[in-house]
Amino acid sequence: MAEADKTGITAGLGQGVAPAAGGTEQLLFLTDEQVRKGIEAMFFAYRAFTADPDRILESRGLGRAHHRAIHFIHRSPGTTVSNLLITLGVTKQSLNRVLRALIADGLVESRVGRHDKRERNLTLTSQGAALERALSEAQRGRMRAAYREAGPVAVAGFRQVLEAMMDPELRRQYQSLSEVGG
Amino acid sequence: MAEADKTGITAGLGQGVAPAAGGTEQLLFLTDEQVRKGIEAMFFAYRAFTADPDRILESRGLGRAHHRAIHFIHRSPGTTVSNLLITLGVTKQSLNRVLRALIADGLVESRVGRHDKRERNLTLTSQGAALERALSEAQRGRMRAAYREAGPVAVAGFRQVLEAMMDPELRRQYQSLSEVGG
DNA sequence: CTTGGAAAGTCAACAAGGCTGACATAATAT
DNA sequence: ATATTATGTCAGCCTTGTTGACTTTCCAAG
Repeated sequence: MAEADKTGITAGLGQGVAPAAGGTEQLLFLTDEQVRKGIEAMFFAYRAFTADPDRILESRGLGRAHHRAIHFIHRSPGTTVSNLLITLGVTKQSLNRVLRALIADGLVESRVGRHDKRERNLTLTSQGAALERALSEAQRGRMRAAYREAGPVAVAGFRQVLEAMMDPELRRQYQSLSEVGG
Repeated sequence: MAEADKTGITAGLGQGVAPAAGGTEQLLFLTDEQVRKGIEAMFFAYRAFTADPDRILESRGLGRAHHRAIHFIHRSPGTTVSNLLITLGVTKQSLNRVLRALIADGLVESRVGRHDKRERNLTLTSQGAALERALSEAQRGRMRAAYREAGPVAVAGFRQVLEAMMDPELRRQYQSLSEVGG
């Protein structure tokens, strides 16, 4: 940490840094080495992030893809297949394989739309909701522990950086989830 | 954000919160809804995080697995296969397939170890280093932009939370990377 | 010096979960 | 009536993970 200047301070900063601010010292956090640490932190943290639910899913013959579907159906009950496609960023065929399994296992219900009968409204069954709780519990447990350990200020920063990493379109999707499903 | 109390404040906090502190207000960031937002932020941010290098890799017929190998070989030049196995958390067979491709493409060199001739020391060739730079440039560009947008305080928090999410073993791995390869 | 075990490489087979392309059906919209 | 949309499905392909079995090479301890 203290040897951050090894790799060329402020390297690659030529694209329009803050005009005045405090000069060099304020920008130490933009060092290549600091940025690289952030990249590696994402890698390792994401592994930890998915580890707990993965264990639960494995025992039921499901995968991460099923988890994601369950999560967002829970988040927006009655959502349509198209909506889910956009949120998940996968193809229709890929999602369909997952949904078919979830429906066959009695975890998700697919009802014909009221207004538009072409649409299918997806909801979790009571079994599906139970699994969602179990998965969510595991993942939230870790996240909550991390939040608690790091404290509110760090959490705010955490979310700020993650949001800043998203493309504008993804960010809009992310933000609209709170309003609708929250 | 302001409507965090919709989903039952301090729900699921029964496992040993700070005994006194400031009571309820300090703990708003531990709300289920807040935690859930963190989970979703990880999901969307990770997608953005991998998007740029994925585009570059695709054009060369490589995948994310190759990127990870290249990254950590660059990070710790001369590392062994066993080391890489531990860092990446995959099986020997899986890694071997990736390494074979990288060596065949002239991106990675595998030299018999000096001390222990059973080991192979892995390094990037000049071509490999060039690809690493291109990949890294893309990924760091996004990360640096996010850092700059969020500011140093947020960045510190970001790293703190990610580290807190890791299992102790992963965290040790993550931290030892700075000392060795940095 | 022999032998046990570690590091690495390889073959085969399999599964999850992405992808594309093509096509079918039902219902809405024009 | 016709075009378009939402969904489902079949078939085939790729990457990247897995297990299991087996070999070669080499270090180290007996």
